[in-house]
Amino acid sequence: MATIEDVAREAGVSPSTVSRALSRPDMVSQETRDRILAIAHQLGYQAIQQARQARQQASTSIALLVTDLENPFFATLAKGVQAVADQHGCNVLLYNTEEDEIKEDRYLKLALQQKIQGLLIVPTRGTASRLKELDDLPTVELDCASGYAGVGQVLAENVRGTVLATDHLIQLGHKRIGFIGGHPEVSSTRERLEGYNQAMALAGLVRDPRWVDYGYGLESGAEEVTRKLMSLPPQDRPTALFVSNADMMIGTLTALRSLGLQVAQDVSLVGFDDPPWAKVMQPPLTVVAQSPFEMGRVACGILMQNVQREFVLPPLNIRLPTHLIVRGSTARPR
Amino acid sequence: MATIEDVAREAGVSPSTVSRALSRPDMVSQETRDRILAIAHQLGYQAIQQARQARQQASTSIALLVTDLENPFFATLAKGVQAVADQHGCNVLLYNTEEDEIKEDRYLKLALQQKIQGLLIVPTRGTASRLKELDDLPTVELDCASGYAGVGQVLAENVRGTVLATDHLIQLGHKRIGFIGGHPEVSSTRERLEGYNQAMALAGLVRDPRWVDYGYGLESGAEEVTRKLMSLPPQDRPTALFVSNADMMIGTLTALRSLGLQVAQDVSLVGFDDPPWAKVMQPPLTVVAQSPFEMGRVACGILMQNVQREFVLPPLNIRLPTHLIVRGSTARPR
DNA sequence: GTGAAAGCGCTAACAA
DNA sequence: TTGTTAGCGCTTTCAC
Repeated sequence: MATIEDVAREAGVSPSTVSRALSRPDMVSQETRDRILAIAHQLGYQAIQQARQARQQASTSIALLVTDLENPFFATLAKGVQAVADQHGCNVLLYNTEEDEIKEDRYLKLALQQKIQGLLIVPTRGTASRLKELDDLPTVELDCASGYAGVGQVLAENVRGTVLATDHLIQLGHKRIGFIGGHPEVSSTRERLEGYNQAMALAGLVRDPRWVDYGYGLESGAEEVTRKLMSLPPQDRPTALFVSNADMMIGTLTALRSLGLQVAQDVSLVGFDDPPWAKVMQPPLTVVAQSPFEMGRVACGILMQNVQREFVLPPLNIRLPTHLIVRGSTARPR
Repeated sequence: MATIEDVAREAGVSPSTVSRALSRPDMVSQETRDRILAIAHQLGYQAIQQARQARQQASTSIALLVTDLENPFFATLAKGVQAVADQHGCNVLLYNTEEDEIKEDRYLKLALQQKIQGLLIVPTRGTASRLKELDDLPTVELDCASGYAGVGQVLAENVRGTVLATDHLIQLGHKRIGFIGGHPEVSSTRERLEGYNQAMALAGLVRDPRWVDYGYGLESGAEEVTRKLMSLPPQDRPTALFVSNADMMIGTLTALRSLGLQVAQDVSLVGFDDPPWAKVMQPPLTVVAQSPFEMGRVACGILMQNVQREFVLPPLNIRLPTHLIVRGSTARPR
């Protein structure tokens, strides 16, 4: 590997000049710069980041902690983040916490050791307390709010989305509607439950506490909950189900199949998130769609602003729209 | 941020002793070590990686370049890599090339500037030439082979998997079988085509060149190809389709739906890869399953071996098993 | 516009 | 077992 000295020697200048030619082109004469650039290219010179950063006491990296990369929602979100970070010449360290507090803690430490410029995080339980110790690291939360004030947030309009979904079911004539949530302690779940409650209340419908349960974001969890809901006595059993994410929708579908129940015909279904496969299900799934790419883009954009200015902006709280896509999995109750 | 000097001063020792207490515990007396560790913890001391690495001329990172993080296959693969890297205290820089040569090139350069210890890559077209310039960087290819010799490879048994799939269709009585591949230049596609050809030839079936086409791994590509295949004259039209990945399967399903054709009843379908939703499709999808997590684990394991020993092992070429899961999307032709 | 010299925080030879 | 010293490769004052 060629070092800056090799380039300097070859170009007949000092290392400082090479450094300037590369990172502050305007501080060097046109002529010298061109010569240096040519030689650097010819030698395949690449500045070693660790050396620069040791001197500068700063990195060009940000960290992105998501809860589940296997979920297309978060994968797409990560893409959105990457797109913006790339534009700013920023590296993104991508970590998968799998909702595990130990992992979250470790990854956060690792990232801090890298002197990251900022943090993008999809919080889980326990995240708030960890954020408190990060004094002054520009941070933006995505998808969920940890409850810790003082950081930016980019969230979906969960309440509105769920109101839309629940209203749609009510319009169709459903009166007994089940709610299968993710983690009960997580803000997105709570907000969606609130949307459900609002819509039910506004329509003057009775809310049976047995209709609300949690699948913890897991396929298996939703499968179990769905079975439980469907085994209520016929007059109490929900005729429609709201399912709070795509993975859980798979569990719900599995349960319904094994119970011999037909989607739409026997039970109406609305999901949250619109993975590519939702539209080819039989019947195609009615869902509340979000824009994960947009969420990543916006969050990273805000972070970049906070990173670039010296002073910290008042923490923004942004809500991204959700919208209902009506397909075939919802129908009038029989 | 506390530096090593702060800890040294507080503990009444030299910085070197602190350094040793932290990274070579056995070179320091029990007593001193305990004192240093306590103070380091108390001060919240975290060694700055850039400084260590500038001195050591080495990082603890490896890079993983995948073609599409949104594809659950690669997301799971990334998890497998992470799991092993974590055990070795290794950071993984995750990049999403989206099959874009420019991006691949740029990310590779970025990674090299970080002085990565090794490279894990899902190659695309053009990868081979780039690999050539990486002289001596331990590298392992996953999922596909770029054609560049001298690097390790962890691939699936593509030929065998496709033979299994094609044979299954032949056993059911299909004679006209369509093959929808990914990128025609990519090794996994070529191997799967070979499996198809082998099985067809062995069964003594005619192979119509119109039955083989490529969707380039894209939903839209497969949709178009499926339409084309289904618009062949009835006596030439395939009664069964092999579809080379899960995204393309969505396109194929979309096409079939809009053509009013029933899966299994009108056209049998076998996919490659087993995403979570395959089993809840109506009918559930017959697929050739791989083990992406295992693929990531194995590849990272090999890389770690090559990184840790000073000398480079002869490049290993490992094949991971594929197996057929028969579900409801395949049936006798009518 | 350019060079000399100092130093980022850490580690590794070399002494003691 | 520990401290002293000399860097890692780069950037950044500070002169000129």
